[in-house]
Amino acid sequence: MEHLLTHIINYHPLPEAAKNALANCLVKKTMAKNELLLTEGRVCRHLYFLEKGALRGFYNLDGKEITHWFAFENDFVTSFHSFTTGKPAVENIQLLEGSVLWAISKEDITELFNQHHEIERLVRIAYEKYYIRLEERFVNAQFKTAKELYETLLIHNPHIIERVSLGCIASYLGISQETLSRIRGQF
Amino acid sequence: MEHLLTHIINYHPLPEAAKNALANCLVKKTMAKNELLLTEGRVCRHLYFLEKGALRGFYNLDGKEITHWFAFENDFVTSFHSFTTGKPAVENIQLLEGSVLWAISKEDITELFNQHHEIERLVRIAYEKYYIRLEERFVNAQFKTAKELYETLLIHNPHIIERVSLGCIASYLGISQETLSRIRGQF
DNA sequence: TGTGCTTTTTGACGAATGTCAAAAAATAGT
DNA sequence: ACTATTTTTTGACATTCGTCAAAAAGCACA
Repeated sequence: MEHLLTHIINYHPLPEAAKNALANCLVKKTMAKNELLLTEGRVCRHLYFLEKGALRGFYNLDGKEITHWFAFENDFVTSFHSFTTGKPAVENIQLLEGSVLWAISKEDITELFNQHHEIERLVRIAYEKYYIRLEERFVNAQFKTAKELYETLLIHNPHIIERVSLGCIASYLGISQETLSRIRGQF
Repeated sequence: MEHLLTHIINYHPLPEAAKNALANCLVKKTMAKNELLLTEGRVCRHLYFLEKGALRGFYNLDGKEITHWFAFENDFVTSFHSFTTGKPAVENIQLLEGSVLWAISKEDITELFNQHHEIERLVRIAYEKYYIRLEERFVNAQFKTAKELYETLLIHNPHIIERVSLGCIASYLGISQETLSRIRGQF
């Protein structure tokens, strides 16, 4: 957990009191490959920090599973829309590998925000980074060819290619499995 | 300005003191159609609230202008990446109509965050809404056909279609001008 | 009310990529 | 090690959409 906190305060340093308060709210959760952390239709009431392992968020579209994000070591994980609005999730969260997570409930984090301005600041700053990441993905998705998308992933997120199946990667990039397989064959 | 503040506190109510402090930091700015609020390569040091008018953010790709967002009445406006990181902007911000804006500098807003926890909270909540909006656009862009994208825009953002030229809308949707023109012809 | 500039439309064509179906390869479980 | 299941690859084909080029329409401003 110490290691995890070190990563969290990378976003923004926290005073000892805030750091301890946060640590006290975190509950460890260990899950096995393929298990679901969240099922479509349920409200996501927790924010998670991924200490070890890998996850994906996916939703169903015309009977196909569309993976729209991956999470790895030290990432924040939640169904963002559901967690922030309190509405049922449209997505599922699944374990791609056996993983160790630390959970914090929405109530607890709300209380932490009230007690520790610096924790809300940390989250505000984390949001900025996540927003920028999403913007980049968006720009790529809109104007790059399938091959360019794969090359970009290979350069910037090689861990995804190493740890995730081809089918998941294809839908993540917004291309068909067959196209991705053909592209990969060229390398 | 009163009207504008009403809209801002829609995200989260502010105590009088915070509201006044915010109001004192806002500087009115009036600009004409086609003027640039921000030029690519410069650092965006302000966050703006758009009281009246319309703007677009665009960047250059292979000699083409790609509009990647629009802003209308009561929207927050900035080059998000540049404003939050302090790096040079990759995008330009241009006036689509004569507009009235209220500007706040990064230094001022940072100071407001320090003085008024509730203002930082308001921004944190605003970020959540903007993030969700971007997620929705992203999912659309990735899996809808050109025609579906146009229909979605027609239903959810008709004001864009009414107030913006076809060329800008096409690049916003990630499709060519010609394709959009043909789709429109079908209605 | 012309004249020039910008935006939109139309047509012809080609390239990139999706779809369907089946084979091949890899993986997991017993 | 063998079988069943899942994942990846391959092939044939259809289709959407982009590109280039030119015409038409719309608009601004003298």
